[in-house]
Amino acid sequence: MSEINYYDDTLNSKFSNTFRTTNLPKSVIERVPFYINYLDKLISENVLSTSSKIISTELGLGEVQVRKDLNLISGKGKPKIGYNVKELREDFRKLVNIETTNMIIVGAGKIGEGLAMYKGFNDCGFSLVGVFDNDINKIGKKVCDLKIESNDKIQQCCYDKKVLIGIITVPKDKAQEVCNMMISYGIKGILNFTSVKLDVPDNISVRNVDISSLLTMLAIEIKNS
Amino acid sequence: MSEINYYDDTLNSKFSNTFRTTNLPKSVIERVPFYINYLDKLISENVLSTSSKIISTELGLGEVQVRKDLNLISGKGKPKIGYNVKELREDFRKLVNIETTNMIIVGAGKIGEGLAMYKGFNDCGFSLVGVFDNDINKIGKKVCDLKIESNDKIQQCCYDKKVLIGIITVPKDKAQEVCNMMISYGIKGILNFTSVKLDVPDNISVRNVDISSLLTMLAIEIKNS
DNA sequence: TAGATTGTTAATCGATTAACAATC
DNA sequence: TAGATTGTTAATCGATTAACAATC
Repeated sequence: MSEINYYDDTLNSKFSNTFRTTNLPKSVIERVPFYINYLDKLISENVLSTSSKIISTELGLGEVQVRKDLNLISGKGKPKIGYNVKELREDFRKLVNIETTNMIIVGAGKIGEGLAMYKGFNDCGFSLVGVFDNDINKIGKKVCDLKIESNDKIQQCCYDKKVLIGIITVPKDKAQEVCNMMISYGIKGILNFTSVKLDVPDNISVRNVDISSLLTMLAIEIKNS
Repeated sequence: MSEINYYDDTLNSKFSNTFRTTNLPKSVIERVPFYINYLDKLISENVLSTSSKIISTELGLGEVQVRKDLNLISGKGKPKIGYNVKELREDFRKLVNIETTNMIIVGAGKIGEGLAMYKGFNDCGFSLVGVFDNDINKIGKKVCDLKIESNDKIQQCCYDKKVLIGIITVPKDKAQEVCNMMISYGIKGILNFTSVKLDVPDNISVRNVDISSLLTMLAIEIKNS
Protein backbone atom coordinates (compact mmCIF):
# COMPACT_ATOMS: atom_id res chain seq x y z
CA MET A 1 0.00 0.00 0.00
CA SER A 2 2.58 2.50 1.06
CA GLU A 3 4.98 0.83 -1.36
CA ILE A 4 5.03 2.26 -4.84
CA ASN A 5 5.89 -0.03 -7.68
CA TYR A 6 8.63 1.68 -9.63
CA TYR A 7 8.60 -0.90 -12.40
CA ASP A 8 6.00 -1.46 -15.02
CA ASP A 9 5.34 -5.10 -14.32
CA THR A 10 3.04 -5.53 -17.26
CA LEU A 11 5.87 -4.94 -19.71
CA ASN A 12 9.43 -6.19 -19.82
CA SER A 13 10.19 -4.95 -16.36
CA LYS A 14 13.58 -4.28 -14.75
CA PHE A 15 15.52 -2.45 -17.43
CA SER A 16 18.45 -2.32 -15.12
CA ASN A 17 20.48 0.69 -16.17
CA THR A 18 17.67 3.05 -15.37
CA PHE A 19 17.79 4.43 -11.88
CA ARG A 20 14.58 5.11 -10.11
CA THR A 21 13.25 8.00 -8.15
CA THR A 22 9.97 9.62 -7.50
CA ASN A 23 9.18 11.63 -4.45
CA LEU A 24 11.72 10.29 -2.06
CA PRO A 25 10.36 10.59 1.50
CA LYS A 26 11.78 13.52 3.40
CA SER A 27 13.46 11.22 5.88
CA VAL A 28 15.40 9.56 3.09
CA ILE A 29 16.39 12.88 1.54
CA GLU A 30 17.99 13.88 4.82
CA ARG A 31 20.22 10.81 4.78
CA VAL A 32 21.37 11.30 1.19
CA PRO A 33 24.20 13.74 1.99
CA PHE A 34 25.68 11.23 4.43
CA TYR A 35 25.67 8.49 1.82
CA ILE A 36 27.24 10.76 -0.76
CA ASN A 37 29.88 11.85 1.66
CA TYR A 38 30.73 8.29 2.57
CA LEU A 39 30.82 7.12 -1.05
CA ASP A 40 33.18 9.96 -1.93
CA LYS A 41 35.44 8.82 0.87
CA LEU A 42 35.42 5.25 -0.48
CA ILE A 43 36.22 6.50 -3.97
CA SER A 44 39.14 8.56 -2.70
CA GLU A 45 40.43 5.37 -1.06
CA ASN A 46 39.94 3.35 -4.25
CA VAL A 47 37.45 1.01 -2.62
CA LEU A 48 35.52 -0.77 -5.36
CA SER A 49 32.51 -2.25 -3.62
CA THR A 50 30.53 -1.94 -0.44
CA SER A 51 27.40 -3.29 1.23
CA SER A 52 24.44 -2.05 3.23
CA LYS A 53 25.92 -3.63 6.33
CA ILE A 54 29.21 -1.80 5.99
CA ILE A 55 27.53 1.51 5.26
CA SER A 56 25.11 1.10 8.15
CA THR A 57 27.84 0.51 10.73
CA GLU A 58 29.97 3.27 9.26
CA LEU A 59 27.16 5.84 9.37
CA GLY A 60 25.43 4.55 12.49
CA LEU A 61 22.16 3.78 10.68
CA GLY A 62 19.96 0.70 10.66
CA GLU A 63 21.04 -1.98 8.22
CA VAL A 64 17.57 -2.52 6.74
CA GLN A 65 17.10 1.21 6.52
CA VAL A 66 20.23 1.55 4.43
CA ARG A 67 19.20 -1.38 2.26
CA LYS A 68 15.81 0.21 1.63
CA ASP A 69 17.30 3.62 0.91
CA LEU A 70 19.84 2.26 -1.56
CA ASN A 71 17.25 0.11 -3.23
CA LEU A 72 15.01 3.11 -3.66
CA ILE A 73 17.76 5.33 -5.01
CA SER A 74 19.78 2.85 -7.05
CA GLY A 75 18.43 -0.69 -6.95
CA LYS A 76 21.57 -2.13 -8.49
CA GLY A 77 22.69 -4.18 -5.51
CA LYS A 78 23.64 -7.79 -6.15
CA PRO A 79 22.97 -10.55 -3.59
CA LYS A 80 26.20 -11.94 -2.12
CA ILE A 81 28.16 -9.06 -3.67
CA GLY A 82 26.73 -5.74 -2.59
CA TYR A 83 27.01 -2.45 -4.46
CA ASN A 84 29.61 -1.19 -6.88
CA VAL A 85 30.83 2.05 -5.34
CA LYS A 86 31.17 4.07 -8.55
CA GLU A 87 27.89 2.88 -9.96
CA LEU A 88 26.13 3.74 -6.72
CA ARG A 89 27.80 7.14 -6.56
CA GLU A 90 26.63 7.79 -10.09
CA ASP A 91 23.03 7.04 -9.16
CA PHE A 92 23.29 9.51 -6.30
CA ARG A 93 24.66 12.07 -8.71
CA LYS A 94 21.66 11.56 -10.98
CA LEU A 95 19.39 11.98 -8.01
CA VAL A 96 20.82 15.38 -7.13
CA ASN A 97 22.05 17.02 -10.28
CA ILE A 98 20.17 18.88 -12.88
CA GLU A 99 23.53 20.26 -13.97
CA THR A 100 25.28 22.88 -11.94
CA THR A 101 22.73 24.61 -9.80
CA ASN A 102 23.08 28.38 -9.70
CA MET A 103 22.54 30.22 -6.44
CA ILE A 104 22.41 33.77 -5.14
CA ILE A 105 22.86 35.22 -1.68
CA VAL A 106 20.72 38.15 -0.57
CA GLY A 107 22.07 39.95 2.48
CA ALA A 108 25.81 40.62 2.66
CA GLY A 109 26.12 40.82 6.43
CA LYS A 110 28.65 38.79 8.37
CA ILE A 111 27.01 35.47 7.71
CA GLY A 112 26.18 36.22 4.08
CA GLU A 113 29.71 37.30 3.38
CA GLY A 114 31.14 34.31 5.22
CA LEU A 115 29.03 32.02 3.10
CA ALA A 116 29.97 33.81 -0.09
CA MET A 117 33.63 33.30 0.67
CA TYR A 118 33.12 29.67 1.50
CA LYS A 119 34.16 27.56 -1.46
CA GLY A 120 32.93 24.17 -0.31
CA PHE A 121 29.77 24.03 -2.34
CA ASN A 122 31.49 24.35 -5.68
CA ASP A 123 32.60 20.74 -5.29
CA CYS A 124 29.02 19.59 -4.93
CA GLY A 125 27.61 21.01 -8.12
CA PHE A 126 26.53 24.42 -6.88
CA SER A 127 27.69 27.76 -8.18
CA LEU A 128 27.24 31.12 -6.50
CA VAL A 129 26.40 33.66 -9.21
CA GLY A 130 25.37 36.74 -7.25
CA VAL A 131 25.53 38.51 -3.89
CA PHE A 132 23.08 41.29 -3.16
CA ASP A 133 22.52 43.89 -0.47
CA ASN A 134 20.81 47.26 -0.30
CA ASP A 135 23.38 48.85 2.00
CA ILE A 136 25.15 51.56 -0.02
CA ASN A 137 28.37 50.94 1.89
CA LYS A 138 28.44 47.35 0.73
CA ILE A 139 27.42 47.74 -2.91
CA GLY A 140 30.40 47.45 -5.20
CA LYS A 141 32.54 45.71 -2.61
CA LYS A 142 34.10 42.50 -3.85
CA VAL A 143 33.46 39.12 -2.23
CA CYS A 144 35.61 36.52 -3.93
CA ASP A 145 35.07 37.16 -7.65
CA LEU A 146 31.64 38.66 -7.19
CA LYS A 147 30.73 42.29 -6.68
CA ILE A 148 27.96 42.96 -4.21
CA GLU A 149 25.05 44.48 -6.10
CA SER A 150 21.88 46.22 -5.03
CA ASN A 151 18.68 44.23 -4.67
CA ASP A 152 17.13 45.69 -7.79
CA LYS A 153 19.63 43.65 -9.79
CA ILE A 154 18.32 40.36 -8.42
CA GLN A 155 15.64 39.95 -11.05
CA GLN A 156 18.02 40.33 -13.97
CA CYS A 157 20.50 37.90 -12.44
CA CYS A 158 17.85 35.26 -11.76
CA TYR A 159 16.60 35.43 -15.33
CA ASP A 160 20.01 35.52 -16.96
CA LYS A 161 21.53 32.72 -14.93
CA LYS A 162 18.43 30.61 -14.34
CA VAL A 163 19.02 30.77 -10.60
CA LEU A 164 17.28 27.95 -8.73
CA ILE A 165 18.43 28.45 -5.16
CA GLY A 166 18.32 31.58 -3.03
CA ILE A 167 20.12 32.04 0.27
CA ILE A 168 18.50 34.55 2.61
CA THR A 169 20.82 36.25 5.10
CA VAL A 170 19.02 39.56 5.56
CA PRO A 171 17.67 40.87 8.90
CA LYS A 172 14.51 39.04 9.85
CA ASP A 173 12.06 41.83 9.13
CA LYS A 174 13.06 41.72 5.45
CA ALA A 175 13.10 37.94 5.12
CA GLN A 176 9.57 37.34 3.84
CA GLU A 177 9.85 40.20 1.39
CA VAL A 178 13.12 38.87 -0.06
CA CYS A 179 11.62 35.40 -0.15
CA ASN A 180 8.61 36.58 -2.17
CA MET A 181 10.93 38.37 -4.54
CA MET A 182 13.02 35.27 -5.08
CA ILE A 183 9.98 33.13 -5.79
CA SER A 184 8.59 35.62 -8.27
CA TYR A 185 11.90 35.48 -10.13
CA GLY A 186 11.75 31.71 -10.50
CA ILE A 187 13.76 30.47 -7.54
CA LYS A 188 12.60 27.04 -6.38
CA GLY A 189 14.65 26.38 -3.25
CA ILE A 190 15.46 28.65 -0.34
CA LEU A 191 18.07 28.37 2.37
CA ASN A 192 16.78 30.61 5.13
CA PHE A 193 19.27 31.85 7.72
CA THR A 194 16.73 33.99 9.57
CA SER A 195 14.47 32.91 12.40
CA VAL A 196 11.37 33.75 10.38
CA LYS A 197 9.08 30.90 9.39
CA LEU A 198 8.73 31.72 5.71
CA ASP A 199 5.37 31.46 4.03
CA VAL A 200 5.82 29.82 0.61
CA PRO A 201 3.70 27.94 -1.94
CA ASP A 202 3.75 24.13 -1.96
CA ASN A 203 6.14 23.77 -4.86
CA ILE A 204 8.91 25.77 -3.17
CA SER A 205 11.38 24.03 -0.85
CA VAL A 206 12.72 25.78 2.21
CA ARG A 207 15.46 24.69 4.61
CA ASN A 208 16.01 26.71 7.75
CA VAL A 209 19.41 27.29 9.29
CA ASP A 210 18.81 29.62 12.12
CA ILE A 211 21.80 29.53 14.41
CA SER A 212 19.90 30.87 17.41
CA SER A 213 17.24 28.18 16.99
CA LEU A 214 19.84 25.44 16.78
CA LEU A 215 21.57 26.74 19.90
CA THR A 216 18.21 26.82 21.68
CA MET A 217 17.58 23.19 20.78
CA LEU A 218 21.04 22.23 22.00
CA ALA A 219 20.48 24.08 25.27
CA ILE A 220 17.22 22.21 25.89
CA GLU A 221 18.86 18.89 25.21
CA ILE A 222 21.82 19.72 27.42
CA LYS A 223 19.60 20.77 30.27
CA ASN A 224 17.56 17.58 30.17
CA SER A 225 20.35 15.05 30.01
CA MET B 1 1.16 4.26 27.91
CA SER B 2 3.18 6.68 25.90
CA GLU B 3 1.83 9.42 28.11
CA ILE B 4 3.90 10.18 31.17
CA ASN B 5 2.14 11.50 34.21
CA TYR B 6 3.97 14.62 35.24
CA TYR B 7 1.99 15.01 38.42
CA ASP B 8 2.11 12.94 41.53
CA ASP B 9 -1.54 12.00 41.69
CA THR B 10 -1.21 10.26 45.01
CA LEU B 11 -0.36 13.50 46.78
CA ASN B 12 -1.82 16.95 46.51
CA SER B 13 -1.41 17.01 42.78
CA LYS B 14 -1.32 20.03 40.45
CA PHE B 15 0.81 22.57 42.26
CA SER B 16 0.25 24.95 39.44
CA ASN B 17 3.19 27.30 39.44
CA THR B 18 5.64 24.52 38.72
CA PHE B 19 6.33 24.03 35.07
CA ARG B 20 6.93 20.55 33.82
CA THR B 21 9.53 19.04 31.59
CA THR B 22 11.25 15.79 31.25
CA ASN B 23 12.71 14.48 28.07
CA LEU B 24 10.75 16.43 25.55
CA PRO B 25 10.49 14.41 22.32
CA LYS B 26 12.87 15.58 19.63
CA SER B 27 10.01 16.60 17.38
CA VAL B 28 8.74 18.99 20.05
CA ILE B 29 12.19 20.44 20.69
CA GLU B 30 12.42 21.37 17.04
CA ARG B 31 9.25 23.42 17.28
CA VAL B 32 10.29 25.28 20.44
CA PRO B 33 12.29 28.02 18.66
CA PHE B 34 9.26 28.86 16.54
CA TYR B 35 7.07 29.23 19.59
CA ILE B 36 9.63 31.40 21.34
CA ASN B 37 10.03 33.56 18.32
CA TYR B 38 6.29 34.03 17.99
CA LEU B 39 5.83 34.78 21.68
CA ASP B 40 8.56 37.41 21.53
CA LYS B 41 6.72 39.01 18.66
CA LEU B 42 3.49 39.09 20.67
CA ILE B 43 5.29 40.62 23.64
CA SER B 44 6.80 43.33 21.46
CA GLU B 45 3.27 44.10 20.28
CA ASN B 46 1.94 44.16 23.84
CA VAL B 47 -0.45 41.29 23.20
CA LEU B 48 -1.51 39.86 26.54
CA SER B 49 -3.02 36.49 25.73
CA THR B 50 -3.15 33.94 22.95
CA SER B 51 -4.52 30.50 22.18
CA SER B 52 -3.43 27.25 20.56
CA LYS B 53 -5.67 28.02 17.62
CA ILE B 54 -4.08 31.41 16.97
CA ILE B 55 -0.57 30.05 17.33
CA SER B 56 -1.29 27.10 15.08
CA THR B 57 -2.59 29.23 12.21
CA GLU B 58 0.19 31.75 12.68
CA LEU B 59 2.93 29.10 12.59
CA GLY B 60 1.24 26.71 10.17
CA LEU B 61 1.10 23.84 12.65
CA GLY B 62 -1.73 21.55 13.70
CA GLU B 63 -4.00 22.95 16.38
CA VAL B 64 -3.95 19.83 18.55
CA GLN B 65 -0.22 19.58 18.10
CA VAL B 66 0.25 23.08 19.47
CA ARG B 67 -2.13 22.35 22.33
CA LYS B 68 -0.17 19.24 23.25
CA ASP B 69 3.16 21.00 22.98
CA LEU B 70 2.08 23.91 25.16
CA ASN B 71 0.51 21.59 27.69
CA LEU B 72 3.72 19.63 27.89
CA ILE B 73 5.90 22.70 28.26
CA SER B 74 3.70 24.95 30.36
CA GLY B 75 0.32 23.42 31.20
CA LYS B 76 -1.06 26.74 32.37
CA GLY B 77 -3.73 27.14 29.71
CA LYS B 78 -7.22 28.03 30.88
CA PRO B 79 -10.34 26.77 29.08
CA LYS B 80 -12.24 29.58 27.35
CA ILE B 81 -9.31 31.92 27.90
CA GLY B 82 -6.13 30.45 26.50
CA TYR B 83 -2.59 31.28 27.58
CA ASN B 84 -1.14 34.36 29.19
CA VAL B 85 1.65 35.39 26.83
CA LYS B 86 4.18 36.46 29.46
CA GLU B 87 3.57 33.46 31.65
CA LEU B 88 3.95 31.14 28.70
CA ARG B 89 7.11 32.89 27.54
CA GLU B 90 8.51 32.49 31.02
CA ASP B 91 7.93 28.74 30.94
CA PHE B 92 9.79 28.55 27.64
CA ARG B 93 12.61 30.50 29.22
CA LYS B 94 12.81 28.00 32.05
CA LEU B 95 12.86 25.21 29.52
CA VAL B 96 15.90 26.60 27.73
CA ASN B 97 17.99 28.51 30.20
CA ILE B 98 20.46 27.29 32.67
CA GLU B 99 21.72 30.83 32.83
CA THR B 100 23.74 32.29 30.03
CA THR B 101 25.27 29.44 28.08
CA ASN B 102 28.91 29.96 27.17
CA MET B 103 30.15 28.86 23.76
CA ILE B 104 33.38 28.64 21.83
CA ILE B 105 34.12 28.46 18.12
CA VAL B 106 36.95 26.30 16.86
CA GLY B 107 38.04 27.08 13.32
CA ALA B 108 38.36 30.72 12.31
CA GLY B 109 37.82 30.29 8.58
CA LYS B 110 35.27 32.28 6.66
CA ILE B 111 32.28 30.64 8.27
CA GLY B 112 33.75 30.59 11.75
CA GLU B 113 34.63 34.24 11.56
CA GLY B 114 31.25 35.13 10.10
CA LEU B 115 29.58 33.38 13.01
CA ALA B 116 31.86 35.02 15.54
CA MET B 117 30.92 38.43 14.24
CA TYR B 118 27.24 37.60 14.26
CA LYS B 119 25.63 39.11 17.35
CA GLY B 120 22.21 37.50 17.13
CA PHE B 121 22.73 34.80 19.73
CA ASN B 122 23.51 37.18 22.56
CA ASP B 123 19.80 38.02 22.69
CA CYS B 124 18.90 34.39 23.22
CA GLY B 125 21.02 33.71 26.28
CA PHE B 126 24.23 32.57 24.62
CA SER B 127 27.63 34.13 24.96
CA LEU B 128 30.65 33.52 22.77
CA VAL B 129 33.72 33.35 25.00
CA GLY B 130 36.45 32.07 22.71
CA VAL B 131 37.54 31.66 19.08
CA PHE B 132 40.34 29.24 18.28
CA ASP B 133 42.42 28.28 15.27
CA ASN B 134 45.82 26.71 14.75
CA ASP B 135 46.73 28.84 11.75
CA ILE B 136 49.62 31.13 12.83
CA ASN B 137 48.38 33.86 10.51
CA LYS B 138 45.08 33.98 12.34
CA ILE B 139 46.24 33.73 15.94
CA GLY B 140 46.12 37.10 17.65
CA LYS B 141 43.75 38.60 15.11
CA LYS B 142 40.71 40.21 16.65
CA VAL B 143 37.16 39.12 15.89
CA CYS B 144 34.74 41.44 17.65
CA ASP B 145 36.13 41.70 21.19
CA LEU B 146 37.79 38.31 21.11
CA LYS B 147 41.32 37.49 20.06
CA ILE B 148 41.76 34.32 18.06
CA GLU B 149 43.85 31.90 20.12
CA SER B 150 45.62 28.65 19.32
CA ASN B 151 43.87 25.36 19.97
CA ASP B 152 46.00 24.53 22.98
CA LYS B 153 44.18 27.30 24.84
CA ILE B 154 40.81 25.59 24.41
CA GLN B 155 41.12 23.47 27.54
CA GLN B 156 41.84 26.41 29.82
CA CYS B 157 38.99 28.41 28.38
CA CYS B 158 36.49 25.56 28.74
CA TYR B 159 37.43 25.05 32.37
CA ASP B 160 37.53 28.74 33.30
CA LYS B 161 34.29 29.67 31.62
CA LYS B 162 32.36 26.43 32.05
CA VAL B 163 31.76 26.26 28.32
CA LEU B 164 28.80 24.06 27.41
CA ILE B 165 28.52 24.50 23.65
CA GLY B 166 31.19 24.11 20.99
CA ILE B 167 30.86 25.24 17.40
CA ILE B 168 33.02 23.31 14.94
CA THR B 169 34.02 25.16 11.79
CA VAL B 170 37.33 23.45 11.01
CA PRO B 171 38.12 21.53 7.79
CA LYS B 172 36.42 18.16 7.82
CA ASP B 173 39.50 16.04 8.42
CA LYS B 174 39.97 17.76 11.79
CA ALA B 175 36.34 17.68 12.85
CA GLN B 176 36.28 14.45 14.86
CA GLU B 177 39.52 15.35 16.61
CA VAL B 178 38.22 18.77 17.65
CA CYS B 179 34.95 17.16 18.71
CA ASN B 180 36.75 14.68 20.97
CA MET B 181 38.76 17.48 22.46
CA MET B 182 35.64 19.50 23.22
CA ILE B 183 33.94 16.57 24.89
CA SER B 184 36.96 15.83 27.04
CA TYR B 185 36.89 19.44 28.24
CA GLY B 186 33.29 19.16 29.37
CA ILE B 187 31.33 20.50 26.40
CA LYS B 188 27.84 18.97 26.20
CA GLY B 189 26.44 20.31 22.95
CA ILE B 190 28.06 20.64 19.54
CA LEU B 191 27.04 22.64 16.50
CA ASN B 192 28.84 20.95 13.65
CA PHE B 193 29.36 22.93 10.44
CA THR B 194 31.32 20.18 8.70
CA SER B 195 29.94 17.34 6.60
CA VAL B 196 31.41 14.75 8.95
CA LYS B 197 29.01 12.56 10.91
CA LEU B 198 30.52 12.98 14.35
CA ASP B 199 30.85 10.03 16.65
CA VAL B 200 29.84 11.06 20.17
CA PRO B 201 28.66 9.41 23.39
CA ASP B 202 24.93 9.27 24.16
CA ASN B 203 24.93 12.18 26.60
CA ILE B 204 26.32 14.65 24.06
CA SER B 205 23.97 16.54 21.71
CA VAL B 206 25.00 17.31 18.16
CA ARG B 207 23.27 19.46 15.56
CA ASN B 208 24.61 19.47 12.05
CA VAL B 209 24.58 22.53 9.82
CA ASP B 210 26.41 21.48 6.73
CA ILE B 211 25.64 23.96 4.00
CA SER B 212 26.57 21.56 1.21
CA SER B 213 24.24 18.93 2.63
CA LEU B 214 21.38 21.38 2.89
CA LEU B 215 21.93 22.51 -0.68
CA THR B 216 21.96 18.88 -1.78
CA MET B 217 18.63 18.27 -0.08
CA LEU B 218 17.17 21.36 -1.71
CA ALA B 219 18.41 20.25 -5.13
CA ILE B 220 16.75 16.86 -4.75
CA GLU B 221 13.48 18.44 -3.75
CA ILE B 222 13.63 20.93 -6.58
CA LYS B 223 14.31 18.24 -9.12
CA ASN B 224 11.39 16.11 -8.00
CA SER B 225 8.70 18.76 -7.82
C1' DT C 1 -27.01 29.26 28.14
C1' DA C 2 -24.04 28.51 24.23
C1' DG C 3 -19.61 28.98 22.40
C1' DA C 4 -14.76 28.82 22.92
C1' DT C 5 -11.03 26.84 24.62
C1' DT C 6 -8.69 23.48 27.32
C1' DG C 7 -6.54 18.74 27.90
C1' DT C 8 -6.99 13.67 26.97
C1' DT C 9 -8.13 9.29 24.83
C1' DA C 10 -8.39 6.78 20.64
C1' DA C 11 -7.43 6.39 15.62
C1' DT C 12 -4.44 7.19 11.87
C1' DC C 13 -0.41 7.71 9.48
C1' DG C 14 4.42 7.23 8.36
C1' DA C 15 8.87 5.62 9.28
C1' DT C 16 11.80 2.12 11.28
C1' DT C 17 12.85 -2.49 12.38
C1' DA C 18 12.25 -7.52 12.35
C1' DA C 19 11.50 -11.64 9.88
C1' DC C 20 11.99 -13.95 5.76
C1' DA C 21 12.38 -15.60 1.05
C1' DA C 22 15.48 -15.20 -3.02
C1' DT C 23 20.08 -15.52 -5.08
C1' DC C 24 25.39 -13.58 -9.21
C1' DT D 1 26.96 -26.54 0.01
C1' DA D 2 26.73 -22.90 3.34
C1' DG D 3 27.15 -18.19 4.16
C1' DA D 4 26.50 -13.53 2.78
C1' DT D 5 23.94 -10.32 0.82
C1' DT D 6 19.96 -8.73 -1.55
C1' DG D 7 15.01 -6.96 -1.57
C1' DT D 8 10.25 -7.45 0.41
C1' DT D 9 6.44 -8.35 3.54
C1' DA D 10 4.79 -7.91 8.12
C1' DA D 11 5.26 -5.99 12.86
C1' DT D 12 6.48 -2.27 15.76
C1' DC D 13 7.10 2.16 17.19
C1' DG D 14 6.41 7.10 17.48
C1' DA D 15 4.29 11.20 16.09
C1' DT D 16 0.24 13.50 14.32
C1' DT D 17 -4.56 14.07 13.97
C1' DA D 18 -9.41 13.26 15.11
C1' DA D 19 -12.96 12.82 18.45
C1' DC D 20 -14.49 14.02 22.78
C1' DA D 21 -15.25 15.24 27.57
C1' DA D 22 -14.38 19.11 30.84
C1' DT D 23 -14.72 23.97 32.02
C1' DC D 24 -12.30 30.36 35.17
